Amino acid sequence: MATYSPSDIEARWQAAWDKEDVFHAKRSGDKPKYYVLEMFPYPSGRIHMGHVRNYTMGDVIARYKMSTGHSVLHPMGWDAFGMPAENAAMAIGGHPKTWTYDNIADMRGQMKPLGLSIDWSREFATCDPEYYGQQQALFLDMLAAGLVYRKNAQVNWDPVDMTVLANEQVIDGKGWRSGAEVEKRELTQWFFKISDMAGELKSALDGLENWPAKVRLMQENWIGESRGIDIPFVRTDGAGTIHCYSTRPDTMRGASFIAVSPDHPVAKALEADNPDLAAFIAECRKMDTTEAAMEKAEKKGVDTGLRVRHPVYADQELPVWIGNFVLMDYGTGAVFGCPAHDQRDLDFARKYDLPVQNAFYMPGEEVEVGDEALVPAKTEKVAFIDHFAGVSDVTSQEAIDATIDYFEANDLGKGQMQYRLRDWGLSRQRYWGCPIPVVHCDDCGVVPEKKENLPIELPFDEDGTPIDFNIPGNPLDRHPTWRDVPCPSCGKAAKRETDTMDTFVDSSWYFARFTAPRADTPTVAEDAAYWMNVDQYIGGIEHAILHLLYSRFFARAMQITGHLPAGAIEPFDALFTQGMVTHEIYQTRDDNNRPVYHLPEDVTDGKLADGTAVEIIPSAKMSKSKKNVVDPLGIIASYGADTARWFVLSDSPPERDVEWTASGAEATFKHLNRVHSISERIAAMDEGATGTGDDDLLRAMHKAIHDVTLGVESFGFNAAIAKLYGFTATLHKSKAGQAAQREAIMTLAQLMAPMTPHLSEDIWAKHGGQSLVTTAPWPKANDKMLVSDTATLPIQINGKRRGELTLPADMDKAEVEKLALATDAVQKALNGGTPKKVIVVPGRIINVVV
RNA sequence: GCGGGCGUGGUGGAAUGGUAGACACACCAGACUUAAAAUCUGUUGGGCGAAUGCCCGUGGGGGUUCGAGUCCCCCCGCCCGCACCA
Repeated sequence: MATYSPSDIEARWQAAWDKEDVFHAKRSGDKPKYYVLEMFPYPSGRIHMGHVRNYTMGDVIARYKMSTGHSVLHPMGWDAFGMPAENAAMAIGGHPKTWTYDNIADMRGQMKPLGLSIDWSREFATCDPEYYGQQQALFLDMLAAGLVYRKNAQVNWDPVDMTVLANEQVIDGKGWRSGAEVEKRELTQWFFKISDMAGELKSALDGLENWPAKVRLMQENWIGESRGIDIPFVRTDGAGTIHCYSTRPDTMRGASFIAVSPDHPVAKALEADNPDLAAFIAECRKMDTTEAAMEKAEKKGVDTGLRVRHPVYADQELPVWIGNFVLMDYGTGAVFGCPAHDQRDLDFARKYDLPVQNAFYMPGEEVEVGDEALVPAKTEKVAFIDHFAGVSDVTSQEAIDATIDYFEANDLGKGQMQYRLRDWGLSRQRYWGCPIPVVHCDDCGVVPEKKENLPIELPFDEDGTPIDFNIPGNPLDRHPTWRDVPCPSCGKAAKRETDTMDTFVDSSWYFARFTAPRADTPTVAEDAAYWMNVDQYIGGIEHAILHLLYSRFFARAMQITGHLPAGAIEPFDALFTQGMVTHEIYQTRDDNNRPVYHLPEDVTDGKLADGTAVEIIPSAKMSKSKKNVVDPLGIIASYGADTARWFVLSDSPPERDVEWTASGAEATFKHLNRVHSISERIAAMDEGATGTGDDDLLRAMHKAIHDVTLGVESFGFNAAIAKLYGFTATLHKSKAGQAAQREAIMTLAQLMAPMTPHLSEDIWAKHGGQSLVTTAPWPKANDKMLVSDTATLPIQINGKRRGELTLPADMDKAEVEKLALATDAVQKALNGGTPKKVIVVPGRIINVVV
């Protein structure tokens, strides 16, 4: 008997799939389509177990859908722009392009042995000019449609590296690379008008039933809808109004000051003539904007000397302060402060000795405000003091609504939906990204490139201009032959935009590009109409907000600009967020008691090779620094891809983390060996050999078909695998005849095929299966074989199990009850009496209440 | 602070309100072997018992129900997301 040799089997069947071109996605008139997509990888150069788990899950779905008669699109590409390539160029020399494409080649080579059902003919990288050229075309169309605009915005500026940093690249107020104090700087940047769609993006979440509730909720909170009112306060100096936004206008009576953002036009206007204000504003700009720092930062302010009139109590004047806690880009950039009913305002008022005036009190509360503001919940009843809207003794929410009505009716303010979501700033002062296709001309201003000039390719070194990544700043700024171009409109000397696009732009539409990856337009109508939307998207929860929200925005923008068919509003019909692959950490201590980490392969039975015992730290995300990584290539080399695929799916539900253990991987390998040897044994059986229990085996087989199908369809891969273990054991122990065993092993091969396609092909071929198991139709469970003639029902007495009864499955309830009452256990419990109640749930349980 | 989730054997985890602990790991025992490995067979929530069995058991406390890991209320612990959002 041949032994199980994954390296032979896997190479052979991968070649067979390639030869038949079975994974080539084709539009088909008579088959339903299915588009399954895993979040594409960044080409770091190495695949890790997380990739293996992610792509295996997608592969299971893709292969299953293929065998259930779908025309499947299952593509793969590379999210290839971004800082790591530039950092590598700085650290080790060379060019980001070379580094990236070398990594892609490496990773493709590592991925192929996994035997994924990917249509590699559609592969692209976002740094291919063919891809980002179409992205530039898309950008120009969005610009024309008013979905992109330029404005001044504050950014984190690293003065040493001379570049903008994302918030997460600022650590303790310093640049993560340079260590320099990060400054706030105002730059003119490009923005996508995503905030215009905030309401739509939020309400449409309700329709995404096949998204995890958690992700929908996270997006909902991120978009952050609140209903409030915009109230103009008239300045006493006659210079117009200052608009304040409030969601609690019911506290208006208690207003004792207004506070504007340091970036508010009013503040800026005063800055020039008032050195104290200017100093304060400058200090605010330097302030660290990270969340933690913001939380700790002291609420500070300066009185501008300006006064405004209370919109209702016209005899009251309120001072105008500049407050460091007021955000310019939320609401109107100005708020009114009501210390009695808002803790932050109260703290501010106490600090600067501003009046505290109640607007209402809550029943049972002291009217006098101490150190704690009176903040009623919106459903809480409040009693008003002299309230202008003419309501009293109502809930806070009713008071808010009445106040907004009153303000609108008297032309004092305007109700408004306010969203937390800001516009998406896409400009990056970086080289390795998609160039923004516009030109700046002294005469014509900002001029879009002509589409026939696309792609605007990044300059490489071909024209002799060296691109040096070791000088801080953006190399594009220093590249005259690229930067200096004639204006596309007037032809005069002009300068190209040297900012590139945020890499999140690249990943916001790649799913659509996969439907026509070689087209000379961003998409092709027929292909997009056929393949979109993505039926199943799979990836990590870490993209719950940014990537998934941006993609939803792009799907809408592409529809507006005619690049996606009407109706394809949502990019991803179903989303699945998979858990991570984790591993124990092995640690010893050095002479200074600092931790030293050890690779799993260097640890045997909790000891290093020299016998030193290691401390075992419980499972954590695989990370190079903690050395708790397992290299997929090593696993494939020792056990084969099928073992790696099976194991990452087997132990935990897909949405949870799975712990990689050496013993688990080995057990999987043993199991696959067992399946292989069962197959060999059956193949060696005498033709026509008969045995007992054929029916039992076939019944178990149909049950397995039913259960595994259900498991695969519901992302219960671990449960499906548990059923496969069970069925394998049944087959292993079965005394059935040759025909039944042969049918069972072939069905087992089919049911395993989505997870272990190579071994399945081998078994399928061994037993004379037609063509490939990959293309064979999925087995169907015979309903008649799923029900057995008898059923064993547990008998409970007062809810406690006291016995069981095996009865014909179709026996009627009255008869079951009679037999149950006659059992010894029940008779004993009744002790001559009659039961109070008897519950018979057919096929489930009998409960006797005595 | 706000929002969400989770808590089940030694471990990972199963259980449409209906036999809690499927399946796997680990452990233990047995078969085979001169021996080991591999393979195969079996045991394994805790307690009591010679035994048919009995009692306890899903973080803690209460409730609904014939019946609760599952539903409701309170509490404890852990995890995640958001947060100067007016």
